[in-house]
Amino acid sequence: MLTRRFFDRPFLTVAQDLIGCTLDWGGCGGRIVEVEAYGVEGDDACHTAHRPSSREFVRTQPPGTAYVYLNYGMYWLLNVLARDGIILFRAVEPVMGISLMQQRRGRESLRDLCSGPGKLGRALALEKAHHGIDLTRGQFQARIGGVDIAAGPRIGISKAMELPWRFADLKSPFLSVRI
DNA sequence: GTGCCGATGTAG
DNA sequence: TACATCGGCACG
Repeated sequence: MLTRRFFDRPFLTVAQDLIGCTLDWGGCGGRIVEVEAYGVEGDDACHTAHRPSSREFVRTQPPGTAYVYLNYGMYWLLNVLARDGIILFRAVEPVMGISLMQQRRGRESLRDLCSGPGKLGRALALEKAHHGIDLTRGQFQARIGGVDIAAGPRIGISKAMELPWRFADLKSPFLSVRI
């Protein structure tokens, strides 16, 4: 189980170490294959750069806390706080609770279930109430075995595009976009 | 495969 | 007004 100590480290380290770990969201989820890292300081693409409410949240909440918000008015995105950054979960290889996730997504294809942050939120039935919950209560299991991690530019942003802070399992067929 | 576009809520 | 998106459609 990933503890608060795991998340209370430099955010780029936490982000890469999350690849290959398991996410268990009430019996649904699987293997984390893609994340993005956002820096609380000096990252113009991070919410904290332009949103006072976000700065207040990261200032008052401990590492390992869920940071959940509504994107484009229709998709809840799952993030977790690290010591000095926010990690966005972008893709998971479905392993558990598959039939329920298929039902929530209205799709059968495993490759289409959680291959994007919006899809993942839908598959997990993520909602506003999850913002601020403690994610160090068994939702994450440590990586077993090795993984080849690739880094690349973050997806869908218009600022700080030069930062290669998207991390993914190079060999996974369950990514939102090939790296 | 590529590209366009509408749906949809809200912080600032 | 700008989004840390997605699915459906047209086109080739």
